Amino acid sequence: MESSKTGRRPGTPQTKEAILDAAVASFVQSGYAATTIRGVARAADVDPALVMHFFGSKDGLFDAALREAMPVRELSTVLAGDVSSLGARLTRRYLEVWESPETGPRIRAVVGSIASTPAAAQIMRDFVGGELAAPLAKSLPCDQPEHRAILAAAQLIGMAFARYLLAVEPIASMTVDELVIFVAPSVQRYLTGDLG
Amino acid sequence: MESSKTGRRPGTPQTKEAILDAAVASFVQSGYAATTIRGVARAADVDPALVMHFFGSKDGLFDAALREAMPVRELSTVLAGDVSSLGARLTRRYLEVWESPETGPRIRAVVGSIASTPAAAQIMRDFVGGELAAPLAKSLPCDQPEHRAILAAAQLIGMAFARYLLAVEPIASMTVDELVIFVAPSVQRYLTGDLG
DNA sequence: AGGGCTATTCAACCACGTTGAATTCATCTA
DNA sequence: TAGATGAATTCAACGTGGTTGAATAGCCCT
Repeated sequence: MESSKTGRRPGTPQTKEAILDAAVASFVQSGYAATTIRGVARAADVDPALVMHFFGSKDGLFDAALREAMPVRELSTVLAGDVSSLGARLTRRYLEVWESPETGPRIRAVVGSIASTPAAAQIMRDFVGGELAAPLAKSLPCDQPEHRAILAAAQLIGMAFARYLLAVEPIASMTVDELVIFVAPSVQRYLTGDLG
Repeated sequence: MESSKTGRRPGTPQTKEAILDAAVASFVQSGYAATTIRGVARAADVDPALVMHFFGSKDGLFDAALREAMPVRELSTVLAGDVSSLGARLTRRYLEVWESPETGPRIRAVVGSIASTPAAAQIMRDFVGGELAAPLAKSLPCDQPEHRAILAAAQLIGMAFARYLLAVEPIASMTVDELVIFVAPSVQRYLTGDLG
């Protein structure tokens, strides 16, 4: 007769891996919101309830699929060497991780899945580009004012992101005065200093 | 008799404002994902379809509710004055906007609504705090290594966010070499320079 | 051979975003 | 003043998605 429909499927249970692969692909290509458990299950040729059984929730699936996606071990190798040029090596390696065709898409999936609605991203884009960087550039009496403005904006964005969204220590517990003392010189350098 | 259920409601049509108020409150308090059109409609004592009629979609409601939430005009006043201390004034004002009880929550709603799933934020938190800043701090032969590491990380985060997520110009079109030249000195200052 | 454990499926629930038609009020016009 | 126009508002429904609970089938241990 026909093989039965329900019940345990014979053979080695590689199903979990298949689900994870499908999930990674969908999260990377379509983002969090557009990824559906039903779609992942269909891609893995499996019932949606099985995805729930393995990973508990859509959020758990995302976590399981992309927690290992952050390739940081690569950054450790950069720490060796003379400290005087560490800034350059670290910045370059960090950028490489984002640019690499292998690690870049996964990182963007994690950070960008963060962007649930297009409106939020657009609002921030308008804010950073139009309201923050543009008037700042106009007020700068230096060369490359647009470059300087956006670099300063990026510095401020990172500070706020780490402090208010991620809330990582010790930056989340610093006082405003401390932050100004620490960060202002970098912003100042972008605005009027030597860019190299 | 009773007043009829359907049809136009009598009196001044302040309903749109009521919906917007309810939407702002919900987005700020609960974020984008946890905010439902049905819930906003219930809070405004209105049919969900009316929200759709006015704002087209949940995304449109978010846009209408929080597009005006970015108080940038305040930043313009800071541009006047001597340029030599602009970095300090700008950094301070930027922080004040995030800290203020009036503007802070709305800004966090926009940027944080961006965080659709808790897993993404947690993954990033673990990455920035545990994998990036912590080993970096251990390798620093300077004072306040944790402070230095997290400040450098914040700088890198902001750069990546502006470049890869927001994709604002001109930082999105810079080459990696350009970015290293521009950003590395700031990272270096955080790591080994004088923090003030 | 039988008793659990796990993988797997099925069917269903419920909430959500969204749609289309229907109804009522206000206002403008003939 | 009566009728038409258009906007505000509701109702009922559809489709989809996350999630659940029970049921079944294969595997392992004794």
